[in-house]
Amino acid sequence: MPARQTPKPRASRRTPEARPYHHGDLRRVLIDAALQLAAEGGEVSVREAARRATVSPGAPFRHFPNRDALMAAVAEEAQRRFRAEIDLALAEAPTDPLARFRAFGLAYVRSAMRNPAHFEIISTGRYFVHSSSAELTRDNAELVALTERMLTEAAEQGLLRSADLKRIQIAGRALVYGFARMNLDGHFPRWGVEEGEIERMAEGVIDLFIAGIAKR
Amino acid sequence: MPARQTPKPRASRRTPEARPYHHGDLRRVLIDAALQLAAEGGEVSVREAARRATVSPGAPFRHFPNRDALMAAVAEEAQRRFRAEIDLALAEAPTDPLARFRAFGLAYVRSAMRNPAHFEIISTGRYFVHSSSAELTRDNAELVALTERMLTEAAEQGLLRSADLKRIQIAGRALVYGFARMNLDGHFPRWGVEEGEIERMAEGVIDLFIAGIAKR
DNA sequence: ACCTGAACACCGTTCAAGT
DNA sequence: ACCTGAACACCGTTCAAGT
Repeated sequence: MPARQTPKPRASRRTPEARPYHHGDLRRVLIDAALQLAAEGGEVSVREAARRATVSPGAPFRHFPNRDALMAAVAEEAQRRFRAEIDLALAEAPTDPLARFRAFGLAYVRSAMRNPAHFEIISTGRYFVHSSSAELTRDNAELVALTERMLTEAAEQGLLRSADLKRIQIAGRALVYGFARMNLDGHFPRWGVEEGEIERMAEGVIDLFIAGIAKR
Repeated sequence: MPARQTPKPRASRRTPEARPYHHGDLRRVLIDAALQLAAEGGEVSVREAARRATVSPGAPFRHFPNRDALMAAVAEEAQRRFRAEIDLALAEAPTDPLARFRAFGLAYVRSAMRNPAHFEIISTGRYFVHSSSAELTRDNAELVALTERMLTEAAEQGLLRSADLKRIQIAGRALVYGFARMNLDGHFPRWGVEEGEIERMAEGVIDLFIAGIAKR
């Protein structure tokens, strides 16, 4: 190979055609691409994310040790968005602890239904080890503590039939998680719940649950 | 290549070393291999199932048009086993409709916990299109009808607070499905429920739910 | 009729080489 | 310091050829 003497004129650095060799923030771009891939309903592949970021197949591995690490980063971003929606709903909720419990459950289900693919990445243990993300672990602990406080308050105000708060907490969790997953996993048609009915049904089952635990 | 004149003596057909060219029931063997792969916690791959059946990578496609079809067959088999467990539990249950509802829910959760990987294959929409299996569709419809009858009976006997049976049915379903999935998806540690506590908690949440819907 | 084995287009991941 | 591009071991799927 002859030594290059006259390098072929490169396009000016300012023209858009001149893709810079160094990406601005490839990590960020890969996470966004993966988030989009998931939202489009397909499998998230590292190679496809790389393609969308117009980098080579090996490039992502300079930013993530493996696919799981990318998925964990995706889950963290998705979790932040869900969390923001829930915090917003709680900010608008009344002060009555059972009303807040209701608002919390409804906001959870609605967020999950608004973006099922992102909900799945966060929820399922398949894509990465949840506990390996400090952010997800901390965020989850906050939500657990939040529901605990609501129930404790409700009990203190004599609003509950039972004193077994943990049981109520887990049952409530299972209810909303199960509802969100029935939606995600496509169970509702089989159970005679039509598309347009799901939203009202979410309210219905949460109200039923709260009526069941409330002293009357 | 010279024409073969003296074929090398083949082992007698009865010796186990003589793997027959035609498999006895490859379809069956592939399903069992896939069931085992899932139970071992790994991904189910057609190639690995073929390896376990000691056939070539292409052989499975003589029995299943694609991977999804194999997964559907696996789900059908897993569903039959779950169904058998549930029927057994119901046969031993008392005649009181709410007691039967409770027994049903508990049997469901227990079956799911006894074999999480098989439970997931049946439940998740990821592996194949559920409605494309007539057997799964029929079986599911039977379970839906079964819970419907229990609740109708309970209502007729004046055992329920609310007359909205569909809402109760969906809530109950979401509860047990959510509980089973929390287990499968590894949520219980984060929610402070320890391994040895899960079984009792399952009873606890179902009892809580039934107490909530029952007239008292 | 059923199975083999090579082939193809994918995937995750590694690594020398380039900028 | 970051990215390319070839390479490797996987995967699902197809198909001519064998039995």
